[in-house]
Amino acid sequence: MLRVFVEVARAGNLVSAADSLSRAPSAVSMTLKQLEAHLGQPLFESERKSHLTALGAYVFEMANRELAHFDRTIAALTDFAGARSGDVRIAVVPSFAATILPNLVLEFTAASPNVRLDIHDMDSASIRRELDRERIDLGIVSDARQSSDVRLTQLASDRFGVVMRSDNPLAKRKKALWQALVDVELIANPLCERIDEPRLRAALESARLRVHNTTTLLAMVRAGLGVTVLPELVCQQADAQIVFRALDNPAAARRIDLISRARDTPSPATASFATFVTERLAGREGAPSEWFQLT
Amino acid sequence: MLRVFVEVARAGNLVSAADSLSRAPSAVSMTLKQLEAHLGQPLFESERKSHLTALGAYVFEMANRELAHFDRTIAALTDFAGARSGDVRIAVVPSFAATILPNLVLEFTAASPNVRLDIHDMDSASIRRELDRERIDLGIVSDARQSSDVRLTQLASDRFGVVMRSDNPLAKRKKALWQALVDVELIANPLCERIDEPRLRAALESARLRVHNTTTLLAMVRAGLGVTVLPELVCQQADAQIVFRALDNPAAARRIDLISRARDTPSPATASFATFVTERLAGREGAPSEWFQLT
DNA sequence: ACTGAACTTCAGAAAACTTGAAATGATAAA
DNA sequence: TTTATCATTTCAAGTTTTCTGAAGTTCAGT
Repeated sequence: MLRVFVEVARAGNLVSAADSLSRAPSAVSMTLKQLEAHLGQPLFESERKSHLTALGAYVFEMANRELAHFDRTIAALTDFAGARSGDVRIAVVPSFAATILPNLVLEFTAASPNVRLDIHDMDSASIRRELDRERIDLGIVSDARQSSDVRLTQLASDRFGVVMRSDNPLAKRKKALWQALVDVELIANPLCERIDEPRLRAALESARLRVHNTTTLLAMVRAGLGVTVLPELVCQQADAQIVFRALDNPAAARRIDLISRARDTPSPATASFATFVTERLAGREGAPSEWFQLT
Repeated sequence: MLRVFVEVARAGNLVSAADSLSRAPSAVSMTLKQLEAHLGQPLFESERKSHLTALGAYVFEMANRELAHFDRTIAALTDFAGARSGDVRIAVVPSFAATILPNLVLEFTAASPNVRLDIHDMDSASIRRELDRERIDLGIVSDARQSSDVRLTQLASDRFGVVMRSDNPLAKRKKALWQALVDVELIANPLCERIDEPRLRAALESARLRVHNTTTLLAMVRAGLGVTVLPELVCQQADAQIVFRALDNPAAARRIDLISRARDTPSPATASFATFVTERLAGREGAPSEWFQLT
C-alpha cells in the first residue's frame, strides 16, 4: 500500500504510477482508496492525483523513510543469507596459514567484500579445542580424527620429504631416500614422528637433536647441523638454501582437513568460505606450490 | 513473513506461535518455508522450531527491529490521520484570545496531547493576510468578509453594549440606551464605528476623544472620562469597576468567525481543532460568559 | 519398538488482488 | 457554453495467494 501510494505521489498521476508498478490503473486506484479508508482521510487534494493533502505529504515522507528502511533490512537479510556479509572465525595450522591461506583469503575477500574473516593460527589440538568451545567456526588442521562432533573434509594431502641444505650430497639423490636417513645426522621433530616407517623410526632413535619450533628447525638445517623430515608445506616457508626431496616407496603424507562443528548449521558466511576453500583445494595432492593458482 | 517468523522464534514452537497469530499451524509452516526459500537457507536448526541457525538469529534480530520500526511508522501515520498529532497554526483577535480561547485550548490539548498549537494574536486584517500567505492554518476574526478564498464558519455573535464605570448613572438604566448615548460623554473607538445606528453616529460625531487600544480605552472609562461602546467580549478583560450594558432595540453585534483557506484540505490536526472549536461555540449568542463552560 | 506431540504436506476453500470494460468526473478547446 | 478528451473510479469476473483441516511424517521420550 505504502509503495503504491509513494509511487503515485512521486509520479503525480495514477496512470504512469500504475505503469511503473506494473499494475492496471484500477488496481492502483483501489489500493489507494483502501489506504485512505484505513487512515480515514483523503491523501490527495483533487481526484487528479497531483496535489497532496497535508496528510498525504506527511504519509509520503514517512512512507518513503519506512520503505527505504525496509529495503535496507531485506537487503541485509538476503546478503547475510547469501553470505555476502557476516563474520567467519577460522583457526589454521601455521604452515597452512603462512603458505596457502594468504592467496585463498585474497581471492575470497575480493569476491565477498562484506564477509569479515577472523584468522588465528595455532596447533591442531588447540584448534579442535577452540572449535568445541564455539570460539571459532572453522578449523584447518592436519590429520584430524573423525568424530561425531566434527564435520571433516580433506583439503589436501601433504607429502613428507627430507629437508636439507642445498649443498648436502643427498640433494642429488632421487631414490632410496628412506635408506639414506639411517646414515645421516637426522634432527627429530614432532611432525615426522607420526610416520610409521621402520627406517625412519630407527633413524629417529639415534637422533641427537630434537626441535619443536619449525623456524628454529629450519635454521638448524640451514646451519648444516643435519637434515630433517617435514611435510612439503612446512618447507614452503623456507628460502632457496633449503631443499626438499619427497620420500617415496612408501610415500608418506599428512592430511590437511577442514573441520567444523557437526551439531551446528554453519552461518551462511561460514558455509560460503568453507565451500570456497573446499572447492579450491579438495583432495589435492602433489607439490603444494601447484595446489593453488591465483586466478 | 517476518512477523510469522519472529513469533515462531519467540514462542520456540510452531503450534503456540500459530495460536497467537490466529492461523492454523499449517499456514505458519508454509509461510516459514517460503521465507527460508527466499533466503535460500534454513532458519531453524531442526524440524522442531526451538533452536535458530546463525541466519535465523540474524533475521530474528533484524526482523524485530524492522517490525518495531514499521509499527511505529504506522502508529504515527494513523495518529496524524486521526489528528492525534500534528501542528496547527492559529491567529486570533486579541479579545477572543484573552477570554474564550484559553479554556478552549485547555480542553483541546487535554484531549489531543500530541497536537501542537501555535497561537498568535493580531487584528482581523493581519489574520486574513497571514492566512493567504499560508503562514497560519486557521484564523479567528470578527466580521470576516465572505470570499471564494476562505471557508468561513460563524462561531458566535458578540453583542455591543455601553461600557461605563460602575458609578455611572447609566448603569442603572435598562432601556433606551441608544438614546442616552447622545447625552453622555462618549469615547469613540474603531470597533463601534462599524455599527450603523443613527443615534450612535450622532453621538460619535460629537465625541471629543477617540482611543484605539482597548486597554487604554478601558482605562479612560475607569478614570471616569466618559463611556464607550464595545462588544461584550472585549469587556470581559476588564475588572469589576467596569459595567457593560447591552444595547437593544435594535440589537447590535459583531460576528466572530473561524476562517481557513478554501483551496486547501486542512491537515487532520487543523480539521480536528476547527471542528472542536466550532462544535463548542457555533452560532452562540448571549453573554460571552455563558458561551463556554469548561467540562 | 512404541507413543504422542510437533511439524509438514496436500487438496480444496476462502480471501485478496488484479483486470478490462463501462461509467463518471475534470479539464481544455471550440 | 458545449464538446472532446483524458484521468480516475466502479464493477463484475478472473486469477493468484493464502488459509484450513485431514492425513502423513518425524522426533523425543518412554
